[in-house]
Amino acid sequence: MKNRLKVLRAERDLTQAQLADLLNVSRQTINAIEKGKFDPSLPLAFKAARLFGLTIEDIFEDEPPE
Amino acid sequence: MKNRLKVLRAERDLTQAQLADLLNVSRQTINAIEKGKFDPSLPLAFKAARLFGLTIEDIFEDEPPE
DNA sequence: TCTTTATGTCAAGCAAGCTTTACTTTAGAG
DNA sequence: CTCTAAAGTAAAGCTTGCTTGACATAAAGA
Repeated sequence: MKNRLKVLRAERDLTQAQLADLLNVSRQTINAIEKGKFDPSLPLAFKAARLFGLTIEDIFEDEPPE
Repeated sequence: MKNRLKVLRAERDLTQAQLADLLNVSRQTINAIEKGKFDPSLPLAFKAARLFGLTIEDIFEDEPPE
């Protein structure tokens, strides 16, 4: 699942570690999500959306319905 | 995390088993999510939103930021 | 009453999300 | 070139999402 975390971080001048702190997860988790290694949980997606003032759909891109 | 799955199901006259089939998960998974036993994964939340023609935020209610 | 359908629940097990620790690579500042 | 901050990566382990199989309960119809 694609996401815009890297761009949103850049816009706010945040490092992966700083974003991780703001979301109460580890730096490796942010890195893994940005690199597409796995999808965030729904609660984490909500936290990120709230932090950036966006919807989940604004940040994460769903796969097409095949 | 609260959700409106039960109501959305009722509006469309679907059983838990039918919804489970439409979302490619087990009936027990739908039941557990409706009963609040655990949160769906982000991909499953997207599938449900797409199925009902709603956003994730329309269906699932985030916890307050404490 | 008997049967069927929908829902609820439990247990065991596999898969995915996330953690800590630690090491490597990249890129910019000096 | 050297130093440092940021990013990338990997292993081991815990927690959560989801599975199958099984059984229990409630409601409704024949």
